[in-house]
Amino acid sequence: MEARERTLIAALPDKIGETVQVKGWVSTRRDHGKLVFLDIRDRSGSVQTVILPDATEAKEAAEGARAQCSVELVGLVKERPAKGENPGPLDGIEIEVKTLQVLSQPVADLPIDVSQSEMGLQLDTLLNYRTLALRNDKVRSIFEIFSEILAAYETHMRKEGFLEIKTPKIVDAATEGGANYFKINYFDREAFLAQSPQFYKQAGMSAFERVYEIGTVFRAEPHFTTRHVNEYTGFDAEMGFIESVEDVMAALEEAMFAIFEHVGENCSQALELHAASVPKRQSIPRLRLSEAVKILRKEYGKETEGEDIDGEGERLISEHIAKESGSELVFLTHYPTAIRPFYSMPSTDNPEYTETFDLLFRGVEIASGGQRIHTPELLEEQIKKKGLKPEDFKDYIDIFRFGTPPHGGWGLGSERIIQKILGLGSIKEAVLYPRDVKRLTP
RNA sequence: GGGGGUGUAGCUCAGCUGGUUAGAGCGUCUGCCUGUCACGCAGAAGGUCGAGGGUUCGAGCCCCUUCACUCCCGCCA
Repeated sequence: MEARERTLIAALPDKIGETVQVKGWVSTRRDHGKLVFLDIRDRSGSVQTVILPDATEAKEAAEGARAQCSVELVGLVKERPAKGENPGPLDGIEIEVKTLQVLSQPVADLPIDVSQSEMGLQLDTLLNYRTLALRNDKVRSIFEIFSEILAAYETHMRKEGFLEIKTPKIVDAATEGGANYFKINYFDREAFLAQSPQFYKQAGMSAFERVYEIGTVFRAEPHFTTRHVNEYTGFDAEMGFIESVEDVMAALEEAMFAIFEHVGENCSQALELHAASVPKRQSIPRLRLSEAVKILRKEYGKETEGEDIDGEGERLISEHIAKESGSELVFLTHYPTAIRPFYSMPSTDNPEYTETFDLLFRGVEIASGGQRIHTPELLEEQIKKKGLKPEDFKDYIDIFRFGTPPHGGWGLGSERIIQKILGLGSIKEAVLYPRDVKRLTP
């Protein structure tokens, strides 16, 4: 075979009449005896190829071209009648194969058929055969969106003057007071996997004013829901010199719509595959938690335990806000001090409440944040009120001994954004190789 | 951790008030096919009915134990 540069499938419409080399995977094979069709996919797209009877060498090679094998071929790019059912840029194009070479063959019968547009797999099956399942267009599109969301968040945050930082994931003490840490061996000592970059991003803020982090978060809670995993990617941010928590919500609101708009503009194919859409830009309603509780009682006859809101309550409030304002997002604000972490800033008018918020998107909490305490005195006081010992938080409190400005930030769950945009049944579908209580492989 | 649900072919699922040889679609394999595009047609292989025990003349189906998966609650992102 003469040396030839590879052509990506997406570039084929400009190459009609030319002989090109294409590399990719065989997705389906339609053998008509004398005439064989192979659909080939590469990273840029899919195209039909045809092997005519006179291409004897290619025909022989095509005998071994089973589904999902990788191939390299040379052929003539031709126009063909579009079938019209699924019109796309490559629908009117095909390659008449001259030579074909199988590069790598699947070793055994494939356990799942990834060429189907809807595989209809059980979650467990999907995850057991994850590497193969990722060949499926619809499954792959989830991670194409993920990649775009990463880019969108990064671009937006940098544009807003946030410095990207990476904080340690091997940590010493428990941060937020929970016991949900994975314990690891650290040389001759015990250490933990970070379940939040909280303290380090505040430290970063105290130097750089505005910081953000895209980082892995580890949670050792044995939860059994469709919206939890034990390892996920957090989009965190922390910003200094704020006037109030409103500045933080405004910044998060901008970040959310930067993500939604970027996905809307760059992922139309993926969105189409999932029959999904992103929210249109509009001001996100802010609702005090106490008001939300009243609405639940009045509109839905739902009584809540104390002043808090459960998963069902979050779904109902989201539904209510969508009906009232058309917004698929809502900020719930001013959570009681009792149910927020000790570093949450108490409201000046009523210290029973905090300057904090949760952000709900289509019924699920995707972010939480707030204004933080920035003086060591108040911090120690709040730590004591929670029944904790200030001595245990010495390194953390020290952050605030050197003129730390009023500040706040958020933690945002990236996989939850994708789950809710695409309407995925489980968040595990939005994680490449998810980790849960039972699953550590693949 | 508490509560529900489901385990039948490689995958997704039917399977009646318990009844004798356990089914379908997709996938796989074989043969035929020059325009298909989820090709078509004909045929074939493929099952310890999750596992163990029990009830019964007889169990995929009923009971007990156990394992696996899954969903809800809690917790959160």
